[in-house]
Amino acid sequence: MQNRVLLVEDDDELRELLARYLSGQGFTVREAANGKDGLALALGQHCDIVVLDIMLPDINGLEVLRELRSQTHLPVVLLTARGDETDRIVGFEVGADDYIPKPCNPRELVARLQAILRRVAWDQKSEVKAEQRYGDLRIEADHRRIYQNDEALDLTATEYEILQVLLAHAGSVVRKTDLMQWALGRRLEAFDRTLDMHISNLRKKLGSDDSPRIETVRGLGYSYRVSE
Amino acid sequence: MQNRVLLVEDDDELRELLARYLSGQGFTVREAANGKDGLALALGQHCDIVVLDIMLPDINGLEVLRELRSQTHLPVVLLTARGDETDRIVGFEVGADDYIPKPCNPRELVARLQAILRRVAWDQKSEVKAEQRYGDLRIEADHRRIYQNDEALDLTATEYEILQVLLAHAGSVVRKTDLMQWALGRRLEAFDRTLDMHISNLRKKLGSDDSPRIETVRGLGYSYRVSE
DNA sequence: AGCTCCTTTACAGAACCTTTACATGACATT
DNA sequence: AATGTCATGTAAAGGTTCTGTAAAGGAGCT
Repeated sequence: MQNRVLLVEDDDELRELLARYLSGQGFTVREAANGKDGLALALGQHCDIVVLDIMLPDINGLEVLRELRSQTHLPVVLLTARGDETDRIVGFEVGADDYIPKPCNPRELVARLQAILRRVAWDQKSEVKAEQRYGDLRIEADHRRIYQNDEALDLTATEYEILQVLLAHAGSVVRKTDLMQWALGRRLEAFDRTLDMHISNLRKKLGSDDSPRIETVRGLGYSYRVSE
Repeated sequence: MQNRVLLVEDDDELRELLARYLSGQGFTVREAANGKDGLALALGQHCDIVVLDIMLPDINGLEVLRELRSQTHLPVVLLTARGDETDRIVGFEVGADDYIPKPCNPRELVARLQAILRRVAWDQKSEVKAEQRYGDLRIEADHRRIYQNDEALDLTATEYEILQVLLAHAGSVVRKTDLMQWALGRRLEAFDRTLDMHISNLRKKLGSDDSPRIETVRGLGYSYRVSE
């Protein structure tokens, strides 16, 4: 099966060039010439990895990435003018998987894409299902709802995200920095108690069992207790 | 707790510099000055990611990577002289996760390391639980818990780290300076009794057998006794 | 305005790491 | 063996950091 790349780049010439090369290397290529289209295509879920130019005519690439990260973990490689160190660091912090300076060597681009895809393929074993169960909880991803014994929990958008991440990793500890990045889409800064508050509220809504479903792992993060 | 980096770099000065910076950024740092030591440490399973210089005095870094890849999927970031494009491509093809040209900006190194670790942490949600056994002890890495005869030990974060390191080296002596660096993430200074205290507490929690499980090797360090 | 939701502030309490202090034990030298 | 020195064991105190949560603030929407 071929890997599907989404190329978001406003320079027609460069985009065509890369598209051709990637095709030749066995990728299925989709193209977008601006941020809006790119975002729409990326969210359409029909690609495996995104190559995203930072400099775009409409929305800034970093903005696109931020938006993307608030909804998915789709791998993203940033593309931008050489030497712009600030963009680079910010890009990683917003959640990019890699960064390549322009003009880039196509072979290197392919090598980097494959390095990331390889990593993803190794680790990713189970596909996301529309409906998943964790004990008495049931996620309906389409409706962004979580049911407890068939009764819908009244969660806010953020609470849903957090609980969904915790459930996806049920039984394992999710670090606060990761939880922040994955559910809130931003970096955990010092003295930011937002996450703690959401956890506190979530615990209330999940009801009080004998032992808390969301366990605190001091100094690290939280973990959803797997029921036996 | 902290992410653990293995730094394989023969230039003492650069290695020290990076080690210090990474420590400051919340990483626990392990160091190796040549390929042989690096390989041994990496295979020892006690780090989350490897920063590997290609130019090494004994084994070529690429060779180390190849060897490593034949056994694990541990994330590896290559480090080498700028502009050496062949190495770069080959590196990716052998299975590197990223590549950074020297001299590198430490901030960028950290950003890249975190980008990879983020992705790995996310994808590993479905990973098969790695369980390690040492006599009646069992480590569950996901929970960061250690069980003794199926009963979870109530360890603090630091105690977990220390015991985990000792177990990983079960049967051989771990120097106090190494234990400090690996488990506490900082250098052992004179008159610092922190480690001794943790060991003391650990021994209490491990229960009193006839002979202590954690043996003292005077003037050197500690060693977890292998059960027969 | 009113409502919802996210975030910040503030404080209390808990968990934990580190330091201090003294006791004990090991090793070397006499 | 006796002595001195240094490493180690551990109780207790100290202080720092982390966490839980109520309450207030603020942003966005209707």
